[in-house]
Amino acid sequence: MPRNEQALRDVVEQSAAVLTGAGFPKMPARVLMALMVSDEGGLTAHELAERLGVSAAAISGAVRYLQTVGIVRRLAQSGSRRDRYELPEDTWYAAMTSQSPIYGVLAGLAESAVTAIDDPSSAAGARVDEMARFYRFLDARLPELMAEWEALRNSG
Amino acid sequence: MPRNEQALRDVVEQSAAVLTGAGFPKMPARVLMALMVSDEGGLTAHELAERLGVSAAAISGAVRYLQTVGIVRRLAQSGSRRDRYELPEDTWYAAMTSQSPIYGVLAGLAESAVTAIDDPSSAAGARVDEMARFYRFLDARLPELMAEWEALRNSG
DNA sequence: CGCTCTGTTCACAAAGTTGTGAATTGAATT
DNA sequence: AATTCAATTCACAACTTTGTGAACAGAGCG
Repeated sequence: MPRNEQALRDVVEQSAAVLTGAGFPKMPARVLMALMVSDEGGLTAHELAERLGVSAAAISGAVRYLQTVGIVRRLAQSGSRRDRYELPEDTWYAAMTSQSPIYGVLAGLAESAVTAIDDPSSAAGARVDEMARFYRFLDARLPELMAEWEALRNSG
Repeated sequence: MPRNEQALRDVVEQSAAVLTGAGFPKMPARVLMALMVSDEGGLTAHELAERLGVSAAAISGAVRYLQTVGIVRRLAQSGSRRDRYELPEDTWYAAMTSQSPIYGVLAGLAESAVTAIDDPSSAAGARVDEMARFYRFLDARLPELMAEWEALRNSG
């Protein structure tokens, strides 16, 4: 029974809902998941609009977002004037996790809070210092975790 | 120069903005950061409302959210009828990262997509299978990463 | 050179969020 | 039991977000 399309549509919508719950914008999430389960190497804006039941304008906005965060690649097709959107072969998940410098930024902010408090023995000083070290830890370890995944992926 | 209050207010707002950008709701983020930099062991709803310049109702909604996700603890005070809200000594950052089963859920959804596609050799089958394995990887490794942090925190 | 098809942009409308003020509930103190 | 203060809840208003339809721009083909 190849390609249970109904089940795939459900997966697309449910996964998009989970991502949305995690703060990811809705339409980009739907487009991302539609691309994930597409059998072709990519979909055109028209196909995306059709499958998701939304307007071309909505697709335009969503793919622009996805491009800026590096999750989607736009590819002109020879033979058709429709562009194709596809997921980078092996980097989209990296983009979804370690792409943003958010942990480093939070670490930096916490470090300036430590300076502003200027009393390491106080409860606030200790608390904020721990926050700073925690985000520095994440900032350092997450790239390593992604490297670990890369290695695992390439081996087995 | 102990406690540069203006700088701390800035850190609170900027950190809250970063968290908000990452999908965290705004008022809970502001309350969280206000508690982070508070010198006392916790703040009352009234104090929070005062420092953030918002109504008691807004605080009520924010702390309810923070409680449900385990980031904040409510503590009745003897001597006053005002409750105090404080951050768990050592678990709030864990709650912020590994708290939700989101990665496991996404892995499960991707796995059902693999089933629905039912053709491991197809592009879509391979792509979705990789998504499934990636989120399983995160689901397994993130708790380990948190354990690593715990160990680091307790040692040095 | 103009036609057609693709994608973008703009103003607007629909929908959902978020915080407020007022009323209500609840608990502690007298 | 009554009073008083804290916290919650509710309806509403302000704001933001999100997607639509229509106009626009631009590339390639005839």
